[in-house]
Amino acid sequence: MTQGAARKPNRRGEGTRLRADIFAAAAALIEETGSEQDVTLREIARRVGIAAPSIYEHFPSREAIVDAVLDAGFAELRAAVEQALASQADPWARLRAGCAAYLNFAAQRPGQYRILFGRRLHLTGRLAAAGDETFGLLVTALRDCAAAGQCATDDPTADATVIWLALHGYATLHPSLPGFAWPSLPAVLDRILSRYAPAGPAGHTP
Amino acid sequence: MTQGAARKPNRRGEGTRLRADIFAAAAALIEETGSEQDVTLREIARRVGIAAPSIYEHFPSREAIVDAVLDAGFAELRAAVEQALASQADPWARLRAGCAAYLNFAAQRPGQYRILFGRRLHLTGRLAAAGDETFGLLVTALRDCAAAGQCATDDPTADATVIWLALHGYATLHPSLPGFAWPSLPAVLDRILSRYAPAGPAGHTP
DNA sequence: TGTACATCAGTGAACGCGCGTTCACTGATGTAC
DNA sequence: TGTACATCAGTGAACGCGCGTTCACTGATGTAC
Repeated sequence: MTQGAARKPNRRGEGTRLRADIFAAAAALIEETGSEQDVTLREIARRVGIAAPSIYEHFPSREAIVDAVLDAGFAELRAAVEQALASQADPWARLRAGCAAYLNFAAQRPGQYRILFGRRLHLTGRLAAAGDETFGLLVTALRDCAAAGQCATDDPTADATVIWLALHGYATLHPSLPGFAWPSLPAVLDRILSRYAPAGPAGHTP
Repeated sequence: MTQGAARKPNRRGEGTRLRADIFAAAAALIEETGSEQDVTLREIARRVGIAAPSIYEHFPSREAIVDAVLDAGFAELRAAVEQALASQADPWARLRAGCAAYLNFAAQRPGQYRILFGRRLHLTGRLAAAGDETFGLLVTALRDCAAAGQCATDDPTADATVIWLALHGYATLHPSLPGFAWPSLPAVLDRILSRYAPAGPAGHTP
């Protein structure tokens, strides 16, 4: 409006849109290939329909694009779990909803999930902290169940770890081995959690 | 000894030895990188100390080397589990020993384990059959425990699946996230299995 | 309203690299006589 | 025992490829006057 100090008109709105297109193409490629290395700068450019060097207006390197997608994916996973937890009042229903959200994310984005938790060195720095916080959500949910008398655990952290291991196992193996006779997602989830339920359908004592 | 029809003297014994050296270098590279794509034919040749084309005397392609290593790794994993099962008479001890052998293999060869179960299309054909048989060992061990009254399960296949998911989760996450506060391997194994024990240390009912 | 100009998103050509694979070869090894 | 020869494991040079990145550029857009 004012006529002084007008800079960066950001013409045609393309600046933002192209960046978003590049990001989306990279996310799709990550999902399709399930491999960081197969997400090449030139293939991204091909899909967006631009010349490869045009990407450098918006990202400093190929690696930065992949990192941006994975950072967003991690944030999305965490947000999905938090939203699921907030949607339920009953502690046991909260625990189950949080775990279901975790498995649903992995089922919808198997390639992205694989890379997120498959990289060797990626989860350092702020991502490591974010991961610890997400795991903390599970520990808290389990502890709340125990406090409400809805859950059998003598060590919520250790049992949350085992639950997470099983969730992660399903998240990665299910897409990898389509030939295996998998139970459905809810059936697997019930069976993972039933051992911690006070009177779960499968939690007998002989 | 006889002088007729003497062919393929296989001179200097190098024919066999070089093949073994190539195989060993590829196995070491797979373990170090944890990635199929990073195992390049030229890097293998560099490590063995030969010219790259020399490899073609012993393997038809780069991919064939990787496949040979992974096939051997899979066979080794299965043999380790079978040997552990055979070493114990008591059904519960058998189950635990088999699972421990599985986790020990993964702990000793994390990179190889990751690739073995991380590939999308690899486990087809005879490898899929071998995988199903290995999983069958776990189902049988669990069923034997139940038959001996040492184990609480209403569905050995489903519970074996959950146990396998947790084993696989530990096998892949533990090397990936060295910063996480992991319990020790035996502690994790005990906690995974304790829920199925008739009077396990953590298997209370409130 | 019309013209000269600055801006800057996107381009095309080129670079050096490591890769898998091919090909004609070399040179030590063991055999035939 | 000595010599000519066949064998064949391993080599060096070269190929075509796709990659990430650089660089000087172009050409439409919006602004100043």
